[in-house]
Amino acid sequence: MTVRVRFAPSPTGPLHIGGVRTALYNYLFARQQGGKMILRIEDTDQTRFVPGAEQYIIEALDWLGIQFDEGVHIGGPFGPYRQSDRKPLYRQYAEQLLADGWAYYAFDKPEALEAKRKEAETNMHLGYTLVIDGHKTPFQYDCNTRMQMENSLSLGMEEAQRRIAAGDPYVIRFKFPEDIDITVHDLIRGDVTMNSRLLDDKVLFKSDGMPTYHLANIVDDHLMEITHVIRGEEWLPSAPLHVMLYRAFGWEETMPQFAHLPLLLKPEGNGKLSKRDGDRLGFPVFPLEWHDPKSGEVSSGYREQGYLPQAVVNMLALLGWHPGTDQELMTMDELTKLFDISHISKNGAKFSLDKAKWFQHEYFQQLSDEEVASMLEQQVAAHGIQADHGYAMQVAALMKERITFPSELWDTCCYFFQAPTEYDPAAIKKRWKAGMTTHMAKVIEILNTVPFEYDAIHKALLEDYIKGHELNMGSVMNSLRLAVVGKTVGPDMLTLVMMLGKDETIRRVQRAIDTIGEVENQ
RNA sequence: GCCGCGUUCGUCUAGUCGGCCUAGGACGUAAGAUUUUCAUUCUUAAAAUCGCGGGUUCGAAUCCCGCACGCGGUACCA
Repeated sequence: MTVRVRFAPSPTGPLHIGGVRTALYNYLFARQQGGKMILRIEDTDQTRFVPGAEQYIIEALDWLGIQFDEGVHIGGPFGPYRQSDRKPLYRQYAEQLLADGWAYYAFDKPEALEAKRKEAETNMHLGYTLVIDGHKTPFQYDCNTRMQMENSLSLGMEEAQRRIAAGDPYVIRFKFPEDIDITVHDLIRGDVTMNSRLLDDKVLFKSDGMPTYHLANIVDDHLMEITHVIRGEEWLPSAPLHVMLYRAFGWEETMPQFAHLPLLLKPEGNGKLSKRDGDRLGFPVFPLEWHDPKSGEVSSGYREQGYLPQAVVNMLALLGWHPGTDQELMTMDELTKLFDISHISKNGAKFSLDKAKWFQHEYFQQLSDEEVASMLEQQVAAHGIQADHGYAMQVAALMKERITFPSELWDTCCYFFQAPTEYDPAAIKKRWKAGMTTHMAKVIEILNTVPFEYDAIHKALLEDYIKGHELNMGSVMNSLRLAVVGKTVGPDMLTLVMMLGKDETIRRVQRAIDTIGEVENQ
């Protein structure tokens, strides 16, 4: 039997990073097992449809290198892959359940149910609304209350049919058996058992003619021959309903295996990582930048912040899973080989921005000089400067190790392309001591007289001049750096001088002498 | 309220049949080394009495029970 898994998001907005991780785990499992990965869009709630969301999901997963074998965007033998396109299909399954006594029609108005729940909620302060076998419960549409409600069980099938014929809106609810233990075998958590008495008769088919998630999910997973359902922990409480549905349809033999992933938590305090946390705490919760079509609100994305997809994938893979060794840096191929559902942790994981940055730095270092150079050239061009490619390559090679995000490139490397226009006052105060103009003039003299080669200048300046005159190495060299760079940061000073060239270096030093001038201290 | 899941350094976690755990790694933090500066890099250190309390056992982070806390669910949302 070939493994078939699906990632089944709802197009209600941008894909949350937790959803991305779910997709990733599904993908890794499918690849490793030589199985198929399917993208199914669960858009049964038409009121929550958000334009652009489906395209966003596809683009985001594509950016991360999570590929599908079948799905809305590429088709496949089990299509269609969008539930709204499968609408005509679900009704017959709901009716099958009705015919077999596993479901019933219900006519209760949403407002009436809402009122019941409100009432129950108010009474909850007093302790409870109902006591069933010693259990206190708030209002729930279940085996204890359904006979008091308006449905084909309390009204009788004839009356129900009459109402339907008369055009009364109705839903179809699942009829849970009264008192049975339902066990869900979860690949991560083991057996989880719940009693049907405490489970509510979920709506399977809505009055608008669409199925709910619960029905559509089971029907589609069965029809699409899904073998493993890997999804978020928030689905665990409804998993018993799902196994009952397989049983009711007579599909228990081929029921997929379940694995409920732990949640992704916010970095500080407790709770599920939410859309708001991201921009508040300085990291994206979405893979790609998202422009909300309604509010116009923009949420930042990993891609736009300069994160490399490999870094995001690696970080996400390790947030809730562990290879069992000390290895932390893994490519998609390695992850595929090592991935193992039994090594997924049970507890929720807090997102760590520091760790994310570390992964990003590691993967940035793996970029070729060519790739970094081309990023750099773009930024240089944006500042109106035409950079020589060979030169940009040299800069990239030299400066790469101190960069984490591409956006830092210009700020860290700008002095390779343009002379400083101002000098850091703190650096002047610290480094530019009395007599420095004389030393700088000497630097110019050396550059003018000694062959323009690293070793020659090193000897003439560092050894003969500075050491020979017992000058302070740090002071002189840092002043030179200040003159050439504008501040006291950067790579090896003479390497920089060699790259800038003799004339440019002299110009910069001369300008510093003219601008900063002689100071009187010590 | 009820049901379910979870609980090892600040964070992610290793620990899968109980002894090799005086609890390991990584991020972060601190100190040191290297360097003409900054960053990188390297070394070292601090950091979890394994949520708490009982039990079982020669021996428990690992098994059992209770409690606490956290999270999830409790919609004609997924």
